[in-house]
Amino acid sequence: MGSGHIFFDPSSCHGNMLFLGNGDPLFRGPRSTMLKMEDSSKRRPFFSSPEELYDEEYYDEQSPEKKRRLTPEQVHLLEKSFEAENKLEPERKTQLAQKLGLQPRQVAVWFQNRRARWKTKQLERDYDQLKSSYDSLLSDFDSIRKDNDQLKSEVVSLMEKLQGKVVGGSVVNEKSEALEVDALTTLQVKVKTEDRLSSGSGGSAVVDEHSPQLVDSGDSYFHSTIDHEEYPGPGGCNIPPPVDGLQSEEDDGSDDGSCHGYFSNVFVASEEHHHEEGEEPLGWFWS
DNA sequence: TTGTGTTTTATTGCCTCC
DNA sequence: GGAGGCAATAAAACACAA
Repeated sequence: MGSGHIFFDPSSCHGNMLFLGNGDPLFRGPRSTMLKMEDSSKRRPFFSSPEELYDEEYYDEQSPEKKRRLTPEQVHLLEKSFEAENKLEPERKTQLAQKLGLQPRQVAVWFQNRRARWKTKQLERDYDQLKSSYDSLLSDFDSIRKDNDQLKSEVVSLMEKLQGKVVGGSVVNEKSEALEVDALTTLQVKVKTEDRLSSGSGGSAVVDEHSPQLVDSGDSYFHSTIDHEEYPGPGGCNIPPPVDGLQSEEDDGSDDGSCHGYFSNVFVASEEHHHEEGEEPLGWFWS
């Protein structure tokens, strides 16, 4: 361990000038042209196979300063360390460097690059989660919209029946008329309530049932980079902070304090989606 | 074998924090 | 002002298809 094939001159810009262990300059260019000016017979790639990596004789003949790719063992240990804590305190950096036979700077760079890779992956995961959540909500929205259509026609037909009775001059006493109006009002309230997808403090059944992935799992990039204190969910719900480009509504206080308000952005998107198709947005029913 | 895309290692410059 | 973090980037190593 601790030996490789090439090392770099830290003073050179971007490390473009490379040196072999004996100090001979090396041209750095396209992979196939990475040749020492003379004597390429002893030159080896950073590594060719895992077997070669553990070939002590192979490493022994190398100068300890040479730069090379990290061995699987080194990477494994670094990965384990990263899993435990993705930030590196100076003490741990030194310890790891000693353990791995690397420069502390190399360990720091590895952690930095590893954090960047993790972040990229996390953004991909977050995107996938948000997308599937959106798709699921959209499909629920469509089915609820169909239910609403059906209920709407029910109301219309009941209205017509009621009007027919009144206009037809049938014998309707005050009490029975009031009862029918009450029934209609109840039906309207019921439809209205379902239309809004939620009631009270329980939040949306749709959201609860189909969007568990939006519940803070603690490993989202967004969660980790944005302070939860700054993005509490409405009504004290434990939900992730708004995602740029999706959360377009301000909490204007009109929300009833339940969780569903947080997802209104999704419905806004749904509405826009239906608008594009020439359909009516959510909330068209009672307007 | 070669061209091309991806991954890994490293640098630079800027920013923030103490 | 120095240390450390991050984004952007370079370039070699690597993988793989044609």
